[in-house]
Amino acid sequence: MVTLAEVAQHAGVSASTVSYVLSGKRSISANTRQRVEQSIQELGYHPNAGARALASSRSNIIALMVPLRTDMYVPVMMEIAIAVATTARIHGYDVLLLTGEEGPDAVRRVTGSGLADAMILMDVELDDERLPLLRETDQPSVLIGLPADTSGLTCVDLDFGATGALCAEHLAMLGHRDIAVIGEAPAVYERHTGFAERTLDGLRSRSRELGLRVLHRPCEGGYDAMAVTLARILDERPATTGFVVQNESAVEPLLALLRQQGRAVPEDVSVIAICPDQVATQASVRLTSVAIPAQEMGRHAVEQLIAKLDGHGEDEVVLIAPELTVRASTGPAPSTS
Amino acid sequence: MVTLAEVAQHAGVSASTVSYVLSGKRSISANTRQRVEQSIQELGYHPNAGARALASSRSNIIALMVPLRTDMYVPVMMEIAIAVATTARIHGYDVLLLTGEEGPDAVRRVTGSGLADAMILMDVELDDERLPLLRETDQPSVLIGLPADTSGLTCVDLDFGATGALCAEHLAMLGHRDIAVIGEAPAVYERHTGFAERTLDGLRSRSRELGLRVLHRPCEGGYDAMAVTLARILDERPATTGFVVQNESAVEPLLALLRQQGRAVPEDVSVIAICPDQVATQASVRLTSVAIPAQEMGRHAVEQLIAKLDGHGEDEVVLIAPELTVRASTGPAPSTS
DNA sequence: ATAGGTTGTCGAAGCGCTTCGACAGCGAAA
DNA sequence: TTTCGCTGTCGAAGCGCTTCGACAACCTAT
Repeated sequence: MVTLAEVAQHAGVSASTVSYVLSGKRSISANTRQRVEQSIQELGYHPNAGARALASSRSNIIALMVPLRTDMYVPVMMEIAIAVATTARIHGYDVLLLTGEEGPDAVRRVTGSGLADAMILMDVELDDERLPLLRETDQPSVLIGLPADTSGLTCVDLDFGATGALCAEHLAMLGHRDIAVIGEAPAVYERHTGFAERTLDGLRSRSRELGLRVLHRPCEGGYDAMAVTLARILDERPATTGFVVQNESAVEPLLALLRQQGRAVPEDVSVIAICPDQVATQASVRLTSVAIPAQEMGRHAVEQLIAKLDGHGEDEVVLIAPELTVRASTGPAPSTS
Repeated sequence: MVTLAEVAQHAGVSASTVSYVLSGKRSISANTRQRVEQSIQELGYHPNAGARALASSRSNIIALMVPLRTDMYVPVMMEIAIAVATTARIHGYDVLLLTGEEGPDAVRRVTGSGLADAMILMDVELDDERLPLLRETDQPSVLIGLPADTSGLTCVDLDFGATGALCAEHLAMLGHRDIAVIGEAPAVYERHTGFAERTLDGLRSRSRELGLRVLHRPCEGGYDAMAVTLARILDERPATTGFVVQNESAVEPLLALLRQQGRAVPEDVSVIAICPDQVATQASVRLTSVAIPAQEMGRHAVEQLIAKLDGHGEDEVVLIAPELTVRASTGPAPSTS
């Protein structure tokens, strides 16, 4: 393995000079710089990460804690993770992948050992066990998701409240009066991740203003669960003409069931999905949807973190504004006459 | 930050003794060990990762290179990644997440800098650019996937050849004579990842032995693409009664289309999917499927790697035997009489 | 010509750990 | 009793890098 010292010798300068060429923290004559860079090339030198971390107490690594369970939005998680990794590399950081499994211990371990300079947490619960630790430590962190108390924390998330409101507005505008929300699996609510509730709150309060009647039903993914849920909804509110679906794996079953029952989309009923664009465009009906901006969330989180690591950067809650894209699954409410 | 030296002082022993307690590389009296462990507890000591890496030239990190693109099997990739992270932690390793984006440079960077002790590559192409580098370096690595030339490499993958054969056998046994394979998107074939071809080869050669007629059509995911593909298939081979689907995002569209055309599953046509169990059980028909054992692949890869890091462990190709689970989407071929 | 400020380079210290060789203390074998 | 071999502990060296202070060499303003 090639070391700094060898590069220095090869270039006929001191080790510290090579270090300064690499870091740019002191000015170096063009001549020297060039000689050093050439030696680096020729010898194929790569700085040793451990030595660097030890000497500078900076690892240039960002830890990313992803949820262990895969009962929900896996593609979104993956997309966020990849966006985080890509953005981090642009800024010269690598990404350490932690699973939620270890819980708070992972936070202790990483901050304690200097393995990473900062961390990003996904799948944050309203009253997450890891938050007190993050508030104590002086290691920067960013949450993807919104806990109950955000004081002293930096968070990035889609504005789910506005998302719910947006869905209500769109359906109201089209003349729908009775709408149903197909929510996440009950387990998601029990886990208190918050985003499902926020969507619902936003949707309900806007619906109240607009005079919509709302029925909310959680729903496991899959065909069978969706069949039961749909039957219940139509039983209780036969006049329902608008659906908002927040559970990705309930979308296709819902469309199939509606088709089967002879309810045309969008002529008889309208459907809005809250899901990644890819899902919306690949469904059997091109879905009007509010996108979950996974890439943007990942990129944002990293950029906030880098800002903090560089000294500027405040604690702040960034809520990304939702965007509703109209496709082929929503239309005017059927006339009741 | 608490250091080894502070722990040593607190426990009234030398630094090296603390180190030996931690590593267990020399015998320590029960008494001393206990005092040291208590000091570690009380002070909340965590060894500094950088210092450790520098002194021991072991980072205790495994690099995992995931594909950047998300046009294919994202949930599988995620599941593998999580299995890798979980298994690695069990063995005391952390996982560094690299995207395929950097390509061979990432391999150079990681091996050169000692950032990681070993690496796992996913989404390996038949003639992957990264392979020569892996063969040169003495850093252990494991591939998930199978390149054309596996000499000097360790690989883990599902036995896709056997998977194809298994599908053919199951359909033949049920009396089907004309079968169609709905393959991955054309881009997947162009990329030469191999697994799709291997499936097809296995299926074709077994079909020949069993007297099945096979039609193969690649297919982008989604409803529209599937509609076109299905129409072409039924046009060319109206007698087709068996389908093997290897593209996850074509599964649900296919079922919807068949339903729409009045072809009952499994009475009129049988469908086998090659996909994770979760997809198979959540589809609108519970699908007979060959599972993609993502977790097992991830776990296996890590264990191979650890064995290599520990000195035992050979270069070896591990092909996981496929398992076909019969569910509700396959049945006897309709009688032709 | 001299004082003061820049610019470019170097040497040395030190980051926190692992590991090697040394060695004190002790019981077992001679 | 002496010798040998353990066992348990310590001190010191060193891993490869960053960074601080020092200091020539030069330029500019006096």
